[in-house]
Amino acid sequence: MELATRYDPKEIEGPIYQAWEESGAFQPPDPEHSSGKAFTIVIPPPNVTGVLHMGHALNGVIQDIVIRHRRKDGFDALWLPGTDHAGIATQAVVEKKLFAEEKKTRKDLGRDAFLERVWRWKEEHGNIILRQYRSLGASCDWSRTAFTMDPDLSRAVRVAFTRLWEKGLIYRGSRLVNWDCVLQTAVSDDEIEYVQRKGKLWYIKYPLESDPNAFVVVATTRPETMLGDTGVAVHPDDARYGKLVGSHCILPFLDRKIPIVADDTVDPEFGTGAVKVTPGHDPADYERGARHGLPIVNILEKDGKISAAGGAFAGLSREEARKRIVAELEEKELLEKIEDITHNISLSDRSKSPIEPLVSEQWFVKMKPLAEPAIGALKEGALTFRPERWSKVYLHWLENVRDWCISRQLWWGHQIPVWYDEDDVPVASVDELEVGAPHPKTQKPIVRRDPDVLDTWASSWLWPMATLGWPDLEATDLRRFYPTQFLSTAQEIIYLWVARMVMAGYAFMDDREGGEKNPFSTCYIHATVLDAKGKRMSKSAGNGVDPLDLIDEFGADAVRFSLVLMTKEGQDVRLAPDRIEQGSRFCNKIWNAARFVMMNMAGERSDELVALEDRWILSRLKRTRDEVSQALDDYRFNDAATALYRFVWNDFCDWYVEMAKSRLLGDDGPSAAAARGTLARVLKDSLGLLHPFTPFITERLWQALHETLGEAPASALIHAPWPDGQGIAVDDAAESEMTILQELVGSVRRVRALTLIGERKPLDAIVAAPREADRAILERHAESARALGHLASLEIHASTERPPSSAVAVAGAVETFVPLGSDVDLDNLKEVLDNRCKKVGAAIEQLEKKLGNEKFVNRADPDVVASERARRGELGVELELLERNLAGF
RNA sequence: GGGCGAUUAACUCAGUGGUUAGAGUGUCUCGUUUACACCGAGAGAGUCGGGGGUUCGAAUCCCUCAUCGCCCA
Repeated sequence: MELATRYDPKEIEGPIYQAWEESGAFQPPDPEHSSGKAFTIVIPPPNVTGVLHMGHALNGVIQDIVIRHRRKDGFDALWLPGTDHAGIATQAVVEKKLFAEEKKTRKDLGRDAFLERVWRWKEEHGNIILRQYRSLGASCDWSRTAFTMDPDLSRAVRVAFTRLWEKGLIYRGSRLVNWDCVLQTAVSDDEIEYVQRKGKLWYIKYPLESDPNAFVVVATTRPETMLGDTGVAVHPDDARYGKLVGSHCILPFLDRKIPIVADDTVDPEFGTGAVKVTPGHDPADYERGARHGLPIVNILEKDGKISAAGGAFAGLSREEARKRIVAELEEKELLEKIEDITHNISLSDRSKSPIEPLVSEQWFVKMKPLAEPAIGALKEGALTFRPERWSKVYLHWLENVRDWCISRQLWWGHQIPVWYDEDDVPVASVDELEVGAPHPKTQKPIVRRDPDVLDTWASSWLWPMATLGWPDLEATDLRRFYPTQFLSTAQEIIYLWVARMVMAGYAFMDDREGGEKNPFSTCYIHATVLDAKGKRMSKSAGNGVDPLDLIDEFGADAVRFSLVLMTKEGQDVRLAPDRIEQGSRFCNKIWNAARFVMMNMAGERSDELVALEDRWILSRLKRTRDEVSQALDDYRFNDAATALYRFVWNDFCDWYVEMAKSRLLGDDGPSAAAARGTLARVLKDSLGLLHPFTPFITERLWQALHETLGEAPASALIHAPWPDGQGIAVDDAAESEMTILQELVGSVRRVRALTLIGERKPLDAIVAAPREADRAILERHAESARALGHLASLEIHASTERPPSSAVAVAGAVETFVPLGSDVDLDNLKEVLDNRCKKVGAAIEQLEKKLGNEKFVNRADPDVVASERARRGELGVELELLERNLAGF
């Protein structure tokens, strides 16, 4: 088995992934080979137009770790991938392309031809992101890849819609919605972002009806919307306006007579304390208007131009209308003043154009009845968030939920399954109704289908069910894999998607009981990946790091391990490229440790634990295995990764491998055989534990190791059982013996380093260990100490005089003397000794204070008091040795 | 305006009541002993953001202030 001295991820990642995929390694077993316990994750479906960014990468790694662990742990593990059709985004991409290449709009093509183009685009350019997930090592079951516009999933959407319709939870109404004038569609509240902008506040004088020379002054950031004003509102307690309430003023330009009303939602501090009320173009005004019976005037066309209701300004764009109105107000001396202000404006997520609230006919879902069980799911414990604090966000949204505007004026998406007869009576149907066929309720001929499509979330909210076969409640996958166990997503998705999926589960999983309807028991909210300066990565800021570049440079395993090492549960991470190096170095370390093991496998192997280090490393392995298993059960990924890093690097490589070397070079007896057996055992288990984190390198080494051992692996590592810790146990005695030995070796190394003797020069060491137990241990392991310290000789005494011109190191109650020539400079050594002396002195002082405090001795846990006393003793011995030796310089 | 999070070594972060507060990177010194220079050995580096409180004991719990960031309105 020839392995390069450096790990080269490029060489192995592609072929290994291909081999996994071709062997069906990512698929759960067939039902007849089922283990009887399932573990399911559905991927948060990325946008079909999307490309992989760091958020996807981190989320993908987390899901893959979980699913690989469960797969190895004996579950029928399914990670189900797919994409959503992203109505607005996808349509926009194709429209843009169409215009750029052919100077045509979608309307030029017509609906059917346009949709054909979108499908073609999807086949050719969509789903790039799913290929990118593969380069991360994601072990998704690609044979089950789903798309929200697939026939089955589309049917599920129609079934869900029809069920809600039948329950009376869907209604059509004229409502103020968020209108995107560029994309010319309604968008939901959740598709809006707020941006702080500098703007102006115009103070406009509205003449009073009773006295055209007296005015009420209103302040507004949108003067052009005055064309839609149907009232002026003031706070009821505002003394300035008390006598005006109930009277009217005259709207300039249109000479509309509008009432002055009292409404306690008005902030008396804002502007003049009097605000214009435009129910047709502002959500707050819409409510105010409704309370006071004010009419709604729609002054905007769908493209954002002023409508006929705007009188002389009709046909102007919003910007032009504003300029003209301000200019004319000035002319009429109706503009009192203009102030600069900073305010928030709302932008459409997709087009980044300002949202115009607009009254239009839309379809809505009544959310309150659906929200109730979703709130219950959390409160009753069927659903938990990790970190737990995100429950608040979830609950807050559900408890204040507003009806969901589900219609979009788009072509790409699920066309609303509603048909109308000649009297415009609507009916919903899962199956297509023919134009001309009788309306199921009225029996009159159907004349048309609703042209709008549904919000993309109206399909994504069914994702965990529909991808598994719903609405067929008997579907094999639905029976086996629903509910799922783990959903990992980003914080901003909690209300958009997570809450809605829970609602859908409770609304549609008819045959299940209570918590069984809930689509996932744990919702893990992963960290936000920020740039090196702590800013959110975004396309517009151009500060994004492309995960594919990182994978190309360092390899998928390195990127995976580094990301996990950085990610404390739910804590945002800053991504500085050099931090990825830690994972990269670690992979190289694993690679080389495995090479060392494999290079030394020729000869007998035994399971006997003949040496201290054999018992010690297996004890450490057991602890690590338990810690990693527990951390993974708790979804504490970085704790698991840290434990593995320490074990592999600091325990196995730094100590066990080093100690094995001399045994392997010596007589090929039982000691060498035991070393070989232990090396192989530890490496095997380590590869297993590391596999969820670094799947490629561990799979490669697993195969190489078995080849070297001349064993055929029972299976690829991806399916090999999770190390169960059988036959190994925590061995406290071995661990504390090892510590004594490590401290002695450390003393010798310190002497070498501080006196610049060099690593290899043979030295004689004389140890004074007054304690019988320490002495016994050191004598037992003198051979190891000699080898590790490169000592020519090692003498162990209960006590001894410090030899002339010797260096000294103190560790606990053990003094190590190294006689050196008189020409060796001991200043560094003295300094370190002095430094340590001060630290120990300070620690003792602190301890004495503590132990001298009656309150501490009386009130603290007796165990704590006892251990502090013991520590005082230990430190006292050490300080004495330090001081005595320091005095000898 | 509401909610949440962060503030610990030069940098990036662990550490949720009890050893002398840790790791990686960087720094300094030494070392190419064939697993690995993406390495090894060693050293140095922090009044745990400020102030107050609870406690025998606080980086850790509470209050408050400051700065930065995220989500929502």
